[in-house]
Amino acid sequence: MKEGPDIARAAALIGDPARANILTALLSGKALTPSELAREAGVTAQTASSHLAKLESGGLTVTRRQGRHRYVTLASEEVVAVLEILTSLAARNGHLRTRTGPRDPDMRAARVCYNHLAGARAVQLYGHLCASGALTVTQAGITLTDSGAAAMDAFGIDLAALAGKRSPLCRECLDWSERRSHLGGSLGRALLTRMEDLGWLARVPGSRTVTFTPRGQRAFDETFPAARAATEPA
Amino acid sequence: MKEGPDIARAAALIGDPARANILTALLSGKALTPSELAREAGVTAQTASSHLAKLESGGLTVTRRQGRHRYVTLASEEVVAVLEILTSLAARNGHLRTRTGPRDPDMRAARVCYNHLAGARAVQLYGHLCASGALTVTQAGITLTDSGAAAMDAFGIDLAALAGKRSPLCRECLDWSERRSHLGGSLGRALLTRMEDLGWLARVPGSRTVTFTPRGQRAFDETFPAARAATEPA
DNA sequence: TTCATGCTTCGATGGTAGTCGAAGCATCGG
DNA sequence: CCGATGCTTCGACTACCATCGAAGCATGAA
Repeated sequence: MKEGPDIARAAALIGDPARANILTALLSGKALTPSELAREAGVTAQTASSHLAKLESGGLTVTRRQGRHRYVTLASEEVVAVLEILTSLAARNGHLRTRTGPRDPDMRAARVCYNHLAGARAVQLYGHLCASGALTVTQAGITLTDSGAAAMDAFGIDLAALAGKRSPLCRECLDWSERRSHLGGSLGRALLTRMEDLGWLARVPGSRTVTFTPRGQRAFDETFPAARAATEPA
Repeated sequence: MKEGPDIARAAALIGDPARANILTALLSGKALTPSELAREAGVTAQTASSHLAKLESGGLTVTRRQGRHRYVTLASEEVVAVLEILTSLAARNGHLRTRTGPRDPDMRAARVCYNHLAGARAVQLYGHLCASGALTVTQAGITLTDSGAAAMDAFGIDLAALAGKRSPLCRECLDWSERRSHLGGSLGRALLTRMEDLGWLARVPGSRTVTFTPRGQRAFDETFPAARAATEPA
């Protein structure tokens, strides 16, 4: 029985922690690049590449080339269904409290994802921007409203400079530790940079963790208060 | 990320070939004993025991003691759902042809499953019995029709003796190598015994493989010809 | 009690696959 | 054309885990 029977094949693909993280990240429905997935899964690019090759040859994901990047998505609704049932199964069995995502509490609170803020703080930020009408979320993606643009300008973001860039201004990014969306894209990057410039936060060298200064934390909570009812994760 | 996140845990459990075989065998809905499962999975009792402990602690199976034996069943409908979707997924991805089950061709053709015939021959037998109206398959299970009872009697099966037994007369059993149903239950056992008595086949000592004699093969094909359109596997 | 059966635990072995460093290719921008 | 970025391939290392032999425990039968 050393010859892998079909069902075990697919299950074994999901069974590896790194691949499971990749698949979970893809559950957002968004297409993500290999490097983003590597970051989300907490492995290096080489490892992620190897995993992605296996996932694709196993029929769990599909890849489409677009310009310079490769975008990976889940292959079918069946894959989504399996992942969701597995999640619910794990939850029911009490394996929910298992630490998903970074074990470091600080890292869970705030960290860098690609180049924008991630973690609980980032989800709070995203929730506020949606609730205040700065962002509108549609099927097609996220767009910055006029009032949102004004707010960003007031916060010191140079939107004109961002408009010239190739990368999308706003992008939804599934948060690993929070399992909810936060803001990526060039605007997400600009916000992180701006907050750094304001002295609100500092990156921890050699780590993805970001620490807020006490003053920065207060200012952040004041500027982007936690929205009452945020968009649902699942 | 070494800490296994929930979803990977359950998936990894299904991901091992031996465990996948065990779970597939349990998909019949019947409670099976560890030794039976060891047989089905093609591993020794010790190995199966280890696997069963993991499956149970992972919440995929439940065990209930009854008299001298232990009976294992799948834990919930969710587990069934996951296994079924995984099967369909694997089929869709062309991994159907992958050798599932015993690698020995003879064993694939015919073998013993608990005490009844399994393998390609068994699927042929089951297909004929359904096509000829000897069996009716309903949601509730399989029942032997009057004409079927007559046919069994003509074949030399003592149905009256079987009626006294506790175990069900007919049982659907998912075939490991063929991924299609065959006939289990006391009738399935009786059929195997009868064919053995007729000299159609012989069990290979120390193996689950069953070999048909040339004469027995001809008689089998004559008595239970392959049904034209069998029930679809995938 | 003693024996037999069925299942589990222990200990040792081997194979498999996940992981990363470093180098090799593409693709795009200047 | 050159340089940079993003991704893949190659090679080697490591660790985990499935597997089995043999012994240890139950449970039920004689």
